[in-house]
Amino acid sequence: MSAPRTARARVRAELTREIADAARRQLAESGAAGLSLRAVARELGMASSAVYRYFANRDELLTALIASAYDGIGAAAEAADAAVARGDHLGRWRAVGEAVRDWAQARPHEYALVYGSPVPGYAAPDSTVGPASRVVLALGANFADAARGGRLAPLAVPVSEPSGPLAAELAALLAGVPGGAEGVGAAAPDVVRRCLAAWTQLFGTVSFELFGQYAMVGHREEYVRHTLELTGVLLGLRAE
Amino acid sequence: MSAPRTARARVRAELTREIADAARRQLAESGAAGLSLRAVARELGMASSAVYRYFANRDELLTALIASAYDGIGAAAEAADAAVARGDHLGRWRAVGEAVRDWAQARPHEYALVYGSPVPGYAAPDSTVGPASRVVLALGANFADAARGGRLAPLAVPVSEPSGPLAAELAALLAGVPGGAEGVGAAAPDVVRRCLAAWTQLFGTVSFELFGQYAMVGHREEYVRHTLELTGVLLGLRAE
DNA sequence: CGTTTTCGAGAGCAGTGCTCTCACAGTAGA
DNA sequence: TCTACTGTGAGAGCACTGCTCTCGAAAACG
Repeated sequence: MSAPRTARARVRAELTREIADAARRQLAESGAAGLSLRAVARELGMASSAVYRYFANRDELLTALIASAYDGIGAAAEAADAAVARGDHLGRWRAVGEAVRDWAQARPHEYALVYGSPVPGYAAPDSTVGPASRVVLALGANFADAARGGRLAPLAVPVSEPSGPLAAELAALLAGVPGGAEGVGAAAPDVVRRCLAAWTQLFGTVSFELFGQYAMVGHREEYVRHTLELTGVLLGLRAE
Repeated sequence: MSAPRTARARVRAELTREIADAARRQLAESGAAGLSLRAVARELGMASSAVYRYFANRDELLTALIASAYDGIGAAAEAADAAVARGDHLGRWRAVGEAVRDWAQARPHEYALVYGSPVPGYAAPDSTVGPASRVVLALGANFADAARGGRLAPLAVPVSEPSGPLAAELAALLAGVPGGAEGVGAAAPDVVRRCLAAWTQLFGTVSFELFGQYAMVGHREEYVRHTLELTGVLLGLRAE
């Protein structure tokens, strides 16, 4: 992503972005399955075949949109987390949850693109795993901070700890989160499983709301807020 | 669904089923977006236009597949629940969870059709809400049974109860579960919110596993089992 | 300057959902 | 039983899709 040196390279980068933008607009209207390279070309007033100079095929265009969606949702989560006092772990969780939820509500098709059914015959390339983990890493930092400060409440009911290779594997994941595993010690597998559970609950809730599974609940927004709070508390997060 | 009286009606019902079966087969191979009416027609050796005598359009065919998927997953959940001792509430939860997970793993595309992104421009008709609620109703029966028997452990941490109209609405939902709200009393909103949280966590977990979000976890099946157990215990379910 | 690379446009292929028309076969009423 | 009706299958056709190929022009490079 260095600065384009020739005029040609500059206009190429610009056009690439314009195509992606038009595709995103069209995605918002018709969804992933309705995304048409020809329609994108029409909107930009160019021949459909010319688009193939910039994206080799539809999947490559989808990949660009997927990466940008992961980045957008990850940035929203990180910003929300950063805006809350470091020690208010429940507040940080709530903030990240609301941010993810609001982002999804504002861009349902982009959200569905990354957290809905995988596009058939399409495998996300490795370049998307980095952006894809930003949200869970933000959640993980919160849990790790709480554990480090001794402020992660013990699970109030007897639950078997993860054991054996699974425990080792979970503990190893902590090395990837900002702040790392220092100061967490033997609690690492427990901290990571709580984080993954929270992460799963968050996206399960957001998806269910967005995809219409909560049709039986009338006060949906209030319900979502309430259930996220419940999850955070049950998993040991506390306010300052 | 009465018995067809004329020969024509009989062969019509049969062909309708055959078309749906062929579509399901094709769905398993190419996913929802790759489901082609023409390919279905080819497989059955008939003209593509003839299929339209049985399903007005692609969406109607999809609706049939969606309904049958909901029914299949609901039946699997109910059967799993019924096979466990009524008083073993944690065991019932575990059984339903595993059943849903196994069903999804065996038929990923059918699962994605109902719990993945909604097909764009397609709205599920009312005829699918019945089958769609079978799983959550099975879970609800378990929670309600536990509450009735005084065996739903109180949440071990202070969590604000749902209040106001949301609480009333949650309580009202209990009327729909097998066994009803009798004997649950004032705990109804709490029981329902726990059930919905469990339901969300279950499908969040199954979807994340199926859609590849757990790529960082190597011992995935063990992890899924562990996290479902954790959820059940945290939400107050106990073994006999 | 000439050569090479890059790019846009157009035609074309194979496939899609869906509609329309037309001929035929099964059904029901006189 | 004959007739009118209705359900059904086949075929042609429309507008659309992703994608490939070729060709001429323009920009970049030596």
